[in-house]
Amino acid sequence: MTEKQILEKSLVLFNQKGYAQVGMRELARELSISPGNLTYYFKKKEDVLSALLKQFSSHNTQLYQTFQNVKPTNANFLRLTRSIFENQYAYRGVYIGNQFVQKAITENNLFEYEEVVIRRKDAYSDIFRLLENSGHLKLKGDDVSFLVAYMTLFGRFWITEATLFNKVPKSDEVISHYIHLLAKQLSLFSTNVGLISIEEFLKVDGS
Amino acid sequence: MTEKQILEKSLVLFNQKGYAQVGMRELARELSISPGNLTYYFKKKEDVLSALLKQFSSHNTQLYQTFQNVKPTNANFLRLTRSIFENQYAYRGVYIGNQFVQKAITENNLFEYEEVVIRRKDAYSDIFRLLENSGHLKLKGDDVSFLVAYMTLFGRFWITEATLFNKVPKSDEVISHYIHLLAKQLSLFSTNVGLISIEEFLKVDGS
DNA sequence: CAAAAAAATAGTACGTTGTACTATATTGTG
DNA sequence: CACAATATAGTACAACGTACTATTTTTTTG
Repeated sequence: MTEKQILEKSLVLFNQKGYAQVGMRELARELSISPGNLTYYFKKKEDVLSALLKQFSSHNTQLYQTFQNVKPTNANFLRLTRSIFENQYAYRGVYIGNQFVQKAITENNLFEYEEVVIRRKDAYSDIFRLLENSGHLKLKGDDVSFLVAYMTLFGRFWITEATLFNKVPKSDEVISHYIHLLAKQLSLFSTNVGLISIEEFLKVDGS
Repeated sequence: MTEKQILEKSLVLFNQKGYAQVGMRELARELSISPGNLTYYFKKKEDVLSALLKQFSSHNTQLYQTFQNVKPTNANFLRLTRSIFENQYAYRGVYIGNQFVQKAITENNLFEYEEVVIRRKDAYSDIFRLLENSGHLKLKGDDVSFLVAYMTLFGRFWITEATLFNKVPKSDEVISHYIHLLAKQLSLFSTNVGLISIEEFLKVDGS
Protein backbone atom coordinates (compact mmCIF):
# COMPACT_ATOMS: atom_id res chain seq x y z
CA MET A 1 0.00 0.00 0.00
CA THR A 2 1.26 3.48 -0.86
CA GLU A 3 0.14 6.92 0.19
CA LYS A 4 -0.69 7.61 -3.43
CA GLN A 5 -3.15 4.73 -3.61
CA ILE A 6 -4.80 5.83 -0.40
CA LEU A 7 -5.20 9.40 -1.61
CA GLU A 8 -6.62 8.26 -4.93
CA LYS A 9 -9.23 6.08 -3.30
CA SER A 10 -10.02 8.77 -0.73
CA LEU A 11 -10.66 11.31 -3.43
CA VAL A 12 -13.00 8.97 -5.26
CA LEU A 13 -14.98 8.33 -2.09
CA PHE A 14 -15.00 11.98 -1.03
CA ASN A 15 -16.28 12.94 -4.45
CA GLN A 16 -18.96 10.29 -4.29
CA LYS A 17 -20.23 10.71 -0.75
CA GLY A 18 -18.64 13.80 0.73
CA TYR A 19 -15.83 14.08 3.23
CA ALA A 20 -17.98 13.78 6.34
CA GLN A 21 -19.77 10.70 5.05
CA VAL A 22 -16.61 8.66 4.49
CA GLY A 23 -15.25 6.92 7.59
CA MET A 24 -11.74 5.72 8.22
CA ARG A 25 -12.93 2.14 8.60
CA GLU A 26 -14.81 2.33 5.33
CA LEU A 27 -11.79 3.78 3.60
CA ALA A 28 -9.62 0.99 4.98
CA ARG A 29 -12.12 -1.62 3.85
CA GLU A 30 -12.18 -0.18 0.35
CA LEU A 31 -8.40 -0.37 0.28
CA SER A 32 -8.43 -3.92 1.69
CA ILE A 33 -6.27 -2.98 4.62
CA SER A 34 -6.95 -2.72 8.33
CA PRO A 35 -7.94 0.55 10.02
CA GLY A 36 -4.77 0.31 12.07
CA ASN A 37 -2.72 0.13 8.93
CA LEU A 38 -4.47 3.15 7.47
CA THR A 39 -3.57 5.24 10.50
CA TYR A 40 0.03 4.22 9.92
CA TYR A 41 0.00 6.31 6.74
CA PHE A 42 -2.38 9.01 7.92
CA LYS A 43 -2.68 9.45 11.66
CA LYS A 44 -5.73 11.65 11.34
CA LYS A 45 -8.52 11.78 8.80
CA GLU A 46 -7.80 15.46 8.48
CA ASP A 47 -4.31 14.58 7.29
CA VAL A 48 -5.85 12.87 4.27
CA LEU A 49 -7.78 16.04 3.56
CA SER A 50 -4.67 18.16 3.94
CA ALA A 51 -2.66 15.97 1.60
CA LEU A 52 -5.37 16.12 -1.05
CA LEU A 53 -5.69 19.87 -0.67
CA LYS A 54 -1.95 20.17 -1.09
CA GLN A 55 -2.08 18.16 -4.31
CA PHE A 56 -4.94 20.28 -5.55
CA SER A 57 -3.24 23.51 -4.61
CA SER A 58 0.07 22.69 -6.22
CA HIS A 59 -1.64 21.64 -9.43
CA ASN A 60 -3.55 24.89 -9.33
CA THR A 61 -0.51 27.13 -8.95
CA GLN A 62 1.06 25.23 -11.82
CA LEU A 63 -1.91 26.13 -13.99
CA TYR A 64 -1.75 29.79 -13.06
CA GLN A 65 1.88 29.91 -14.10
CA THR A 66 1.12 28.65 -17.59
CA PHE A 67 -0.57 31.97 -18.30
CA GLN A 68 2.85 33.60 -18.22
CA ASN A 69 3.83 31.64 -21.34
CA VAL A 70 0.85 32.43 -23.56
CA LYS A 71 -0.40 35.56 -25.25
CA PRO A 72 -2.54 37.56 -22.80
CA THR A 73 -5.88 37.31 -24.56
CA ASN A 74 -9.39 36.92 -23.24
CA ALA A 75 -9.60 33.54 -24.95
CA ASN A 76 -6.48 32.32 -23.19
CA PHE A 77 -7.77 33.63 -19.89
CA LEU A 78 -10.97 31.65 -20.37
CA ARG A 79 -8.91 28.59 -21.30
CA LEU A 80 -6.87 29.00 -18.15
CA THR A 81 -10.00 29.33 -16.06
CA ARG A 82 -11.52 26.26 -17.60
CA SER A 83 -8.48 24.15 -16.79
CA ILE A 84 -8.63 25.48 -13.23
CA PHE A 85 -12.32 24.62 -13.07
CA GLU A 86 -11.54 21.12 -14.28
CA ASN A 87 -9.05 20.77 -11.47
CA GLN A 88 -11.58 22.01 -8.93
CA TYR A 89 -14.10 19.58 -10.34
CA ALA A 90 -11.65 16.72 -9.91
CA TYR A 91 -11.14 17.65 -6.28
CA ARG A 92 -14.69 18.75 -5.54
CA GLY A 93 -15.03 16.26 -2.69
CA VAL A 94 -12.37 18.00 -0.64
CA TYR A 95 -13.23 21.45 -1.89
CA ILE A 96 -16.84 21.48 -0.86
CA GLY A 97 -16.59 20.24 2.70
CA ASN A 98 -15.40 23.68 3.52
CA GLN A 99 -16.19 23.91 7.20
CA PHE A 100 -13.69 21.15 7.76
CA VAL A 101 -11.24 23.07 5.69
CA GLN A 102 -12.19 26.07 7.76
CA LYS A 103 -11.60 24.18 10.97
CA ALA A 104 -8.24 22.96 9.72
CA ILE A 105 -7.35 26.51 8.85
CA THR A 106 -8.32 28.10 12.12
CA GLU A 107 -6.56 25.42 14.11
CA ASN A 108 -3.42 24.73 12.19
CA ASN A 109 -2.11 26.48 9.15
CA LEU A 110 -4.17 29.63 8.87
CA PHE A 111 -1.34 31.74 7.65
CA GLU A 112 -0.26 29.49 4.87
CA TYR A 113 -3.80 29.33 3.55
CA GLU A 114 -4.44 33.03 3.83
CA GLU A 115 -1.20 33.54 1.97
CA VAL A 116 -2.43 31.39 -0.89
CA VAL A 117 -5.57 33.48 -1.17
CA ILE A 118 -3.60 36.72 -1.22
CA ARG A 119 -1.25 35.33 -3.83
CA ARG A 120 -4.20 34.28 -5.93
CA LYS A 121 -5.71 37.74 -5.72
CA ASP A 122 -2.41 39.23 -6.82
CA ALA A 123 -2.27 36.75 -9.68
CA TYR A 124 -5.69 37.83 -10.89
CA SER A 125 -4.73 41.45 -10.52
CA ASP A 126 -1.72 40.85 -12.74
CA ILE A 127 -3.73 38.92 -15.28
CA PHE A 128 -6.33 41.65 -15.66
CA ARG A 129 -3.61 44.25 -16.02
CA LEU A 130 -2.02 42.13 -18.73
CA LEU A 131 -5.34 41.82 -20.52
CA GLU A 132 -5.73 45.57 -20.30
CA ASN A 133 -2.27 46.22 -21.73
CA SER A 134 -2.89 43.81 -24.57
CA GLY A 135 -5.98 45.79 -25.47
CA HIS A 136 -8.50 43.11 -24.55
CA LEU A 137 -9.98 44.83 -21.52
CA LYS A 138 -10.67 48.48 -20.79
CA LEU A 139 -10.46 49.04 -17.06
CA LYS A 140 -10.99 52.17 -15.03
CA GLY A 141 -11.59 53.14 -11.43
CA ASP A 142 -12.30 50.14 -9.26
CA ASP A 143 -12.84 47.76 -12.17
CA VAL A 144 -9.79 45.67 -11.34
CA SER A 145 -10.66 45.18 -7.68
CA PHE A 146 -14.21 44.36 -8.69
CA LEU A 147 -13.09 41.73 -11.16
CA VAL A 148 -10.65 40.27 -8.68
CA ALA A 149 -13.38 40.04 -6.06
CA TYR A 150 -15.67 38.50 -8.65
CA MET A 151 -13.15 35.87 -9.67
CA THR A 152 -12.32 35.04 -6.06
CA LEU A 153 -15.90 34.32 -5.07
CA PHE A 154 -17.21 32.98 -8.34
CA GLY A 155 -14.10 30.88 -8.99
CA ARG A 156 -14.32 29.33 -5.56
CA PHE A 157 -18.01 28.59 -5.13
CA TRP A 158 -19.31 27.68 -8.58
CA ILE A 159 -18.49 24.03 -7.86
CA THR A 160 -20.22 24.18 -4.51
CA GLU A 161 -23.35 25.52 -6.12
CA ALA A 162 -23.15 22.90 -8.84
CA THR A 163 -22.81 19.96 -6.45
CA LEU A 164 -25.38 21.30 -4.02
CA PHE A 165 -28.24 20.10 -6.18
CA ASN A 166 -26.71 17.77 -8.72
CA LYS A 167 -25.16 15.06 -6.64
CA VAL A 168 -23.07 13.96 -9.61
CA PRO A 169 -22.91 16.86 -12.03
CA LYS A 170 -21.62 16.09 -15.50
CA SER A 171 -18.21 17.66 -15.73
CA ASP A 172 -18.44 19.15 -19.23
CA GLU A 173 -21.93 20.57 -19.02
CA VAL A 174 -21.46 22.17 -15.64
CA ILE A 175 -18.08 23.67 -16.37
CA SER A 176 -19.30 24.95 -19.71
CA HIS A 177 -22.22 26.66 -18.03
CA TYR A 178 -20.06 28.53 -15.55
CA ILE A 179 -17.43 29.40 -18.13
CA HIS A 180 -20.16 31.00 -20.21
CA LEU A 181 -21.15 33.11 -17.22
CA LEU A 182 -17.56 34.19 -16.78
CA ALA A 183 -17.29 35.02 -20.48
CA LYS A 184 -20.34 37.23 -20.17
CA GLN A 185 -18.88 39.01 -17.16
CA LEU A 186 -15.61 39.52 -18.97
CA SER A 187 -17.36 40.89 -22.02
CA LEU A 188 -18.73 43.76 -19.94
CA PHE A 189 -15.19 45.07 -19.59
CA SER A 190 -13.92 44.12 -23.03
CA THR A 191 -12.74 46.12 -26.00
CA ASN A 192 -13.74 45.09 -29.50
CA VAL A 193 -10.59 43.02 -29.76
CA GLY A 194 -11.46 41.41 -26.46
CA LEU A 195 -14.99 40.64 -27.56
CA ILE A 196 -13.75 38.95 -30.70
CA SER A 197 -11.35 36.89 -28.62
CA ILE A 198 -14.18 35.76 -26.38
CA GLU A 199 -16.35 34.84 -29.34
CA GLU A 200 -13.49 32.89 -30.83
CA PHE A 201 -13.08 30.96 -27.59
CA LEU A 202 -16.77 30.17 -27.36
CA LYS A 203 -16.83 28.96 -30.97
CA VAL A 204 -13.79 26.73 -30.66
CA ASP A 205 -13.93 25.56 -27.05
CA GLY A 206 -17.42 26.26 -25.77
CA SER A 207 -19.59 23.21 -26.28
CA MET B 1 -37.96 24.79 28.21
CA THR B 2 -39.45 25.73 24.85
CA GLU B 3 -38.44 24.93 21.30
CA LYS B 4 -37.90 28.62 20.76
CA GLN B 5 -35.30 28.82 23.52
CA ILE B 6 -33.50 25.78 22.17
CA LEU B 7 -33.37 27.19 18.66
CA GLU B 8 -32.10 30.54 19.89
CA LYS B 9 -29.28 28.98 21.86
CA SER B 10 -28.48 26.60 19.00
CA LEU B 11 -28.14 29.45 16.56
CA VAL B 12 -25.79 31.32 18.87
CA LEU B 13 -23.60 28.26 19.26
CA PHE B 14 -23.70 27.35 15.57
CA ASN B 15 -22.69 30.89 14.71
CA GLN B 16 -19.87 30.80 17.21
CA LYS B 17 -18.40 27.37 16.55
CA GLY B 18 -20.06 25.93 13.48
CA TYR B 19 -22.73 23.26 13.22
CA ALA B 20 -20.38 20.28 13.27
CA GLN B 21 -18.51 21.56 16.31
CA VAL B 22 -21.58 21.81 18.54
CA GLY B 23 -22.64 18.56 20.17
CA MET B 24 -26.05 17.64 21.53
CA ARG B 25 -24.64 17.20 25.03
CA GLU B 26 -22.98 20.59 24.91
CA LEU B 27 -26.17 22.18 23.67
CA ALA B 28 -28.12 20.53 26.50
CA ARG B 29 -25.55 21.70 29.04
CA GLU B 30 -25.80 25.26 27.77
CA LEU B 31 -29.56 25.06 28.16
CA SER B 32 -29.25 23.50 31.61
CA ILE B 33 -31.27 20.47 30.62
CA SER B 34 -30.37 16.84 30.17
CA PRO B 35 -29.44 15.36 26.77
CA GLY B 36 -32.45 13.10 27.06
CA ASN B 37 -34.69 16.08 27.50
CA LEU B 38 -33.20 17.79 24.48
CA THR B 39 -34.01 14.81 22.27
CA TYR B 40 -37.58 15.10 23.49
CA TYR B 41 -37.88 18.36 21.58
CA PHE B 42 -35.57 17.47 18.71
CA LYS B 43 -35.07 13.80 18.07
CA LYS B 44 -32.15 14.42 15.74
CA LYS B 45 -29.56 17.13 15.61
CA GLU B 46 -30.49 17.58 11.99
CA ASP B 47 -33.98 18.50 13.11
CA VAL B 48 -32.56 21.53 14.88
CA LEU B 49 -30.83 22.51 11.67
CA SER B 50 -34.03 22.02 9.69
CA ALA B 51 -36.06 24.13 12.11
CA LEU B 52 -33.53 26.95 11.94
CA LEU B 53 -33.40 26.76 8.16
CA LYS B 54 -37.17 26.95 8.07
CA GLN B 55 -37.12 30.09 10.24
CA PHE B 56 -34.47 31.59 8.02
CA SER B 57 -36.27 30.69 4.85
CA SER B 58 -39.63 32.05 5.92
CA HIS B 59 -38.05 35.31 7.04
CA ASN B 60 -36.34 35.48 3.69
CA THR B 61 -39.45 35.00 1.60
CA GLN B 62 -41.10 37.68 3.70
CA LEU B 63 -38.31 40.06 2.76
CA TYR B 64 -38.63 39.28 -0.93
CA GLN B 65 -42.31 40.10 -0.81
CA THR B 66 -41.68 43.57 0.58
CA PHE B 67 -40.23 44.51 -2.79
CA GLN B 68 -43.73 44.31 -4.23
CA ASN B 69 -44.78 47.27 -2.07
CA VAL B 70 -41.99 49.69 -2.93
CA LYS B 71 -41.01 51.58 -6.02
CA PRO B 72 -38.86 49.35 -8.26
CA THR B 73 -35.62 51.30 -8.13
CA ASN B 74 -32.02 50.18 -7.99
CA ALA B 75 -31.71 51.77 -4.56
CA ASN B 76 -34.65 49.77 -3.25
CA PHE B 77 -33.25 46.61 -4.77
CA LEU B 78 -29.97 47.21 -2.96
CA ARG B 79 -31.89 47.88 0.24
CA LEU B 80 -33.77 44.62 -0.18
CA THR B 81 -30.55 42.76 -0.79
CA ARG B 82 -28.95 44.26 2.26
CA SER B 83 -31.80 43.17 4.50
CA ILE B 84 -31.52 39.70 3.01
CA PHE B 85 -27.79 39.72 3.64
CA GLU B 86 -28.42 40.74 7.24
CA ASN B 87 -30.73 37.78 7.60
CA GLN B 88 -28.14 35.45 6.11
CA TYR B 89 -25.56 36.90 8.46
CA ALA B 90 -27.81 36.21 11.42
CA TYR B 91 -28.17 32.58 10.35
CA ARG B 92 -24.65 32.13 9.04
CA GLY B 93 -24.00 29.19 11.37
CA VAL B 94 -26.63 27.06 9.68
CA TYR B 95 -26.04 28.51 6.25
CA ILE B 96 -22.38 27.72 5.97
CA GLY B 97 -22.29 24.11 7.04
CA ASN B 98 -23.65 23.37 3.65
CA GLN B 99 -22.65 19.75 3.20
CA PHE B 100 -24.95 18.93 6.07
CA VAL B 101 -27.63 20.91 4.38
CA GLN B 102 -26.72 19.03 1.25
CA LYS B 103 -27.01 15.70 3.01
CA ALA B 104 -30.36 16.69 4.45
CA ILE B 105 -31.50 17.66 1.00
CA THR B 106 -30.42 14.53 -0.80
CA GLU B 107 -31.91 12.31 1.88
CA ASN B 108 -35.12 14.00 2.82
CA ASN B 109 -36.70 17.02 1.29
CA LEU B 110 -34.88 17.56 -1.97
CA PHE B 111 -37.93 18.68 -3.83
CA GLU B 112 -39.01 21.27 -1.35
CA TYR B 113 -35.58 22.82 -1.33
CA GLU B 114 -35.13 22.74 -5.07
CA GLU B 115 -38.51 24.42 -5.30
CA VAL B 116 -37.32 27.25 -3.09
CA VAL B 117 -34.32 27.82 -5.36
CA ILE B 118 -36.48 27.86 -8.47
CA ARG B 119 -38.90 30.28 -6.82
CA ARG B 120 -36.02 32.52 -5.85
CA LYS B 121 -34.72 32.54 -9.40
CA ASP B 122 -38.16 33.48 -10.65
CA ALA B 123 -38.33 36.22 -8.04
CA TYR B 124 -35.05 37.68 -9.25
CA SER B 125 -36.19 37.42 -12.82
CA ASP B 126 -39.29 39.40 -11.95
CA ILE B 127 -37.32 41.99 -10.02
CA PHE B 128 -34.92 42.64 -12.87
CA ARG B 129 -37.80 42.93 -15.30
CA LEU B 130 -39.43 45.44 -12.98
CA LEU B 131 -36.20 47.43 -12.79
CA GLU B 132 -36.04 47.38 -16.55
CA ASN B 133 -39.60 48.61 -16.94
CA SER B 134 -39.01 51.39 -14.44
CA GLY B 135 -36.08 52.56 -16.54
CA HIS B 136 -33.36 51.68 -14.06
CA LEU B 137 -31.82 48.83 -16.00
CA LYS B 138 -31.32 48.28 -19.71
CA LEU B 139 -31.35 44.57 -20.41
CA LYS B 140 -30.88 42.72 -23.66
CA GLY B 141 -30.13 39.22 -24.82
CA ASP B 142 -29.12 36.97 -21.96
CA ASP B 143 -28.62 39.81 -19.50
CA VAL B 144 -31.46 38.71 -17.27
CA SER B 145 -30.36 35.10 -16.99
CA PHE B 146 -26.82 36.29 -16.34
CA LEU B 147 -27.92 38.58 -13.53
CA VAL B 148 -30.14 35.89 -12.05
CA ALA B 149 -27.24 33.43 -12.10
CA TYR B 150 -25.01 36.09 -10.59
CA MET B 151 -27.42 36.86 -7.77
CA THR B 152 -27.98 33.17 -7.05
CA LEU B 153 -24.32 32.37 -6.58
CA PHE B 154 -23.14 35.67 -5.17
CA GLY B 155 -26.13 36.03 -2.88
CA ARG B 156 -25.63 32.57 -1.50
CA PHE B 157 -21.89 32.34 -0.99
CA TRP B 158 -20.72 35.82 0.00
CA ILE B 159 -21.28 34.90 3.65
CA THR B 160 -19.38 31.66 3.25
CA GLU B 161 -16.42 33.51 1.80
CA ALA B 162 -16.63 36.11 4.57
CA THR B 163 -16.66 33.58 7.40
CA LEU B 164 -14.04 31.36 5.82
CA PHE B 165 -11.25 33.64 6.94
CA ASN B 166 -12.79 35.97 9.47
CA LYS B 167 -14.09 33.68 12.14
CA VAL B 168 -16.26 36.47 13.51
CA PRO B 169 -16.71 39.01 10.75
CA LYS B 170 -18.15 42.36 11.74
CA SER B 171 -21.66 42.46 10.39
CA ASP B 172 -21.72 46.02 9.03
CA GLU B 173 -18.31 46.07 7.41
CA VAL B 174 -18.66 42.74 5.68
CA ILE B 175 -22.18 43.32 4.41
CA SER B 176 -21.23 46.78 3.22
CA HIS B 177 -18.32 45.36 1.27
CA TYR B 178 -20.45 42.84 -0.58
CA ILE B 179 -23.27 45.28 -1.18
CA HIS B 180 -20.77 47.58 -2.85
CA LEU B 181 -19.73 44.76 -5.13
CA LEU B 182 -23.34 44.14 -6.04
CA ALA B 183 -23.88 47.85 -6.67
CA LYS B 184 -20.96 47.81 -9.08
CA GLN B 185 -22.34 44.79 -10.89
CA LEU B 186 -25.74 46.41 -11.13
CA SER B 187 -24.26 49.63 -12.47
CA LEU B 188 -22.95 47.74 -15.51
CA PHE B 189 -26.54 47.22 -16.63
CA SER B 190 -27.94 50.53 -15.45
CA THR B 191 -29.43 53.51 -17.24
CA ASN B 192 -28.57 57.02 -16.11
CA VAL B 193 -31.59 57.01 -13.85
CA GLY B 194 -30.43 53.69 -12.45
CA LEU B 195 -26.93 54.98 -11.84
CA ILE B 196 -28.24 57.98 -9.94
CA SER B 197 -30.41 55.67 -7.85
CA ILE B 198 -27.38 53.56 -6.97
CA GLU B 199 -25.34 56.61 -6.05
CA GLU B 200 -28.16 57.83 -3.88
CA PHE B 201 -28.25 54.51 -2.08
CA LEU B 202 -24.51 54.47 -1.52
CA LYS B 203 -24.60 58.02 -0.16
CA VAL B 204 -27.45 57.43 2.24
CA ASP B 205 -27.05 53.80 3.25
CA GLY B 206 -23.56 52.76 2.28
CA SER B 207 -21.24 53.24 5.23
C1' DC C 1 23.45 -16.01 4.96
C1' DA C 2 21.92 -14.76 9.48
C1' DA C 3 20.87 -11.29 12.77
C1' DA C 4 19.31 -6.87 13.76
C1' DA C 5 16.67 -2.91 12.48
C1' DA C 6 13.05 -0.78 10.11
C1' DA C 7 8.79 -0.66 7.93
C1' DA C 8 4.30 -2.31 7.35
C1' DT C 9 0.12 -4.56 8.92
C1' DA C 10 -3.38 -6.07 12.18
C1' DG C 11 -5.96 -5.99 16.36
C1' DT C 12 -7.71 -3.88 20.44
C1' DA C 13 -9.41 -0.29 23.17
C1' DC C 14 -10.77 4.35 24.70
C1' DG C 15 -13.26 8.60 24.57
C1' DT C 16 -16.88 11.03 22.16
C1' DT C 17 -20.76 11.44 19.27
C1' DG C 18 -25.79 11.00 17.83
C1' DT C 19 -29.72 8.93 19.39
C1' DA C 20 -32.91 5.28 20.90
C1' DC C 21 -35.04 3.60 24.94
C1' DT C 22 -36.82 3.42 29.60
C1' DA C 23 -37.91 5.32 34.00
C1' DT C 24 -39.22 9.09 36.81
C1' DA C 25 -41.21 13.59 37.74
C1' DT C 26 -44.32 17.28 36.68
C1' DT C 27 -48.37 19.25 34.88
C1' DG C 28 -53.02 19.38 33.18
C1' DT C 29 -57.84 17.56 33.33
C1' DG C 30 -62.16 14.90 34.23
C1' DC D 1 -58.33 12.83 43.92
C1' DA D 2 -57.16 9.95 39.99
C1' DC D 3 -55.63 9.45 35.66
C1' DA D 4 -53.64 10.87 31.39
C1' DA D 5 -50.41 13.80 29.03
C1' DT D 6 -46.37 16.11 29.03
C1' DA D 7 -41.80 16.97 30.36
C1' DT D 8 -37.33 15.64 32.31
C1' DA D 9 -33.54 12.60 33.44
C1' DG D 10 -30.67 8.62 33.02
C1' DT D 11 -28.80 4.74 30.62
C1' DA D 12 -27.16 2.32 26.80
C1' DC D 13 -25.73 1.22 22.13
C1' DA D 14 -23.61 1.60 17.68
C1' DA D 15 -20.45 4.27 15.06
C1' DC D 16 -16.71 7.29 14.80
C1' DG D 17 -11.75 9.09 15.08
C1' DT D 18 -7.66 7.59 16.81
C1' DA D 19 -4.15 6.07 20.14
C1' DC D 20 -1.71 2.08 21.45
C1' DT D 21 0.39 -2.45 21.24
C1' DA D 22 1.54 -6.73 19.06
C1' DT D 23 2.73 -9.15 15.09
C1' DT D 24 4.39 -9.86 10.53
C1' DT D 25 7.09 -8.56 6.58
C1' DT D 26 10.81 -6.23 4.45
C1' DT D 27 15.23 -4.06 4.42
C1' DT D 28 19.78 -3.30 6.09
C1' DT D 29 24.09 -4.75 7.81
C1' DG D 30 27.99 -7.34 9.82
